[in-house]
Amino acid sequence: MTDLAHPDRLAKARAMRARGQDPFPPRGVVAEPIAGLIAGGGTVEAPGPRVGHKVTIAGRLGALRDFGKLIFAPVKDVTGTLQIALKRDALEAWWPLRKELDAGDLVGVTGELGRTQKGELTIWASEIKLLTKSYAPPPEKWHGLVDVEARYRHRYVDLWASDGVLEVFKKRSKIVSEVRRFLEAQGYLEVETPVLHPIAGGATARPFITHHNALDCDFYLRIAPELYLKRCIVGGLERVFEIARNFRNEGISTRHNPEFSMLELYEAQADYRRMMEIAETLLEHLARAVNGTTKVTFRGTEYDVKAPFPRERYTELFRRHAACEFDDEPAVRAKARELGLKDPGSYWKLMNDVFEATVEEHLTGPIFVTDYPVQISPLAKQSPDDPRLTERFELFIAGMELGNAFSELNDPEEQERRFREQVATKDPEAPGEVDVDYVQALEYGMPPTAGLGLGIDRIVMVLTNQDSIRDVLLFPALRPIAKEAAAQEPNAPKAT
RNA sequence: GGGCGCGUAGCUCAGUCGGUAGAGCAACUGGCUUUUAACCAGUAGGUCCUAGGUUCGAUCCCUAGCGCGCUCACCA
Repeated sequence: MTDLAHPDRLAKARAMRARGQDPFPPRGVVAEPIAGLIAGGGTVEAPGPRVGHKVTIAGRLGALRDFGKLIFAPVKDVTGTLQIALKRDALEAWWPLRKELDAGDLVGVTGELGRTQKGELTIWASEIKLLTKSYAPPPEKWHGLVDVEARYRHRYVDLWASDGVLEVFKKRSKIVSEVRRFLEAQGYLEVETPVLHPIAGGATARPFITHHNALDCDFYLRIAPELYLKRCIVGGLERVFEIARNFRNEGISTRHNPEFSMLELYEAQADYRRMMEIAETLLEHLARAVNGTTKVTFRGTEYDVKAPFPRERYTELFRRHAACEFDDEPAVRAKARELGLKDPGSYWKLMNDVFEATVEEHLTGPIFVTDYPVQISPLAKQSPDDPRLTERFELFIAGMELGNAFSELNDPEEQERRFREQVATKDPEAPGEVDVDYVQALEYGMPPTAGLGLGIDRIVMVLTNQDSIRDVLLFPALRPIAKEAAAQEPNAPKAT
């Protein structure tokens, strides 16, 4: 047991056992969802119990309001919260045991649905059963858990003790489910591709490294599923998607978690314009499904995610906000100096830094930025009317990148050349070697294909108005508690 | 990794111009049959993040460390 287990609560459980009652009984009760009772509650008139309308609910007990011979308390299940009333004259046999009940206990309650004098829908209990004793007292009743660290570390408390948290994760679940429905309706197959990669490709990011004992070799946790999904297209699957957990060994921020979920989809015979259509209609669909409207408020600003979204060319935006041409190296370098940017080593990275410093703040969105330079798009197909550019776009809302898509490069020779260029940079974020197997896949022939990646976590952030990615992840990455620190951490369960 | 801020009761927070701490809620005892932050009376609860230093004396000042948040950099 940890320090969190309260002596009084342990004593109550012991007393129950001494009488032959199990504080952790083996079965629950058959219960109705509370939301359904609330929805049907309009027909219940005030006040007092409505005879002959017995219902059973199961959930977590909130703060008890004890009037001596009458106790009110809220009970919460995953669908909602409903008040129960425990009256002495309705519970004569149980009444002497009422002090064994604590806030946080899990209970099953049966009784008649009615109202109180104040008109609140209430179950007037004829039976109450402890389903699980809660040894650890819940957080203070009206602040809930406000210490952010405690909220993330003890999400199992935060979910029911803090307002709105459950709602966010229900919406997240709905979003993921609607993504599947939307794509399956368009003939997409959901596939699962490896997380353990021999070469970390498909994006530029530092990977996590792990080791396989039997094979005695290192693997990388995937930084993107891209190259495997395109192998699926070569294999003839034509329309595939994966909701992929990706892992990137980089900084943690309000927009970045070391593991995050990305929707990636690939469609044969499509180009990047088709991907824009999917991205904007999918986002609109998700907003309607989750919020019932395409208007979303995020970080204090209202956005409308109703399709179609405006499109702007990268080169055009560059010209407008950086006041020079993207490939005018002396001018761009001068601009970079003016902005105080440090030289990242390669011109094209520097150019993109200038873009981010000058343009991104203007991308309130939703907006598609299109036609990126080829040098920063190693997997994208060149534009037929300008070989300096690619058929690529990124989707922005609130200056935050939500997605990235392009017509896929399917020329194996050109792909191999770009891989070799990347490897030659010796950039720690570039792949360490050429993915020969992927080049070989292309040699068999990948049909004209377009692909799209959307950050699921960021979409959830926007659609639920959460400022931090941590608030849309059930268990965000945190530094593990050191053994010595664990002894000091006030509300952390200690090792037993 | 850099900058800024925070760490005091189970929870939310005061406070001590340096003299070893207080409120509300939670807990416990008693009262109360319509509350919903219920109320009333009482009781108990603290290595003031850790380690050094300055000082007669440190929870307070200084240094270092640990943890967290915000922010910048890298990225999605």
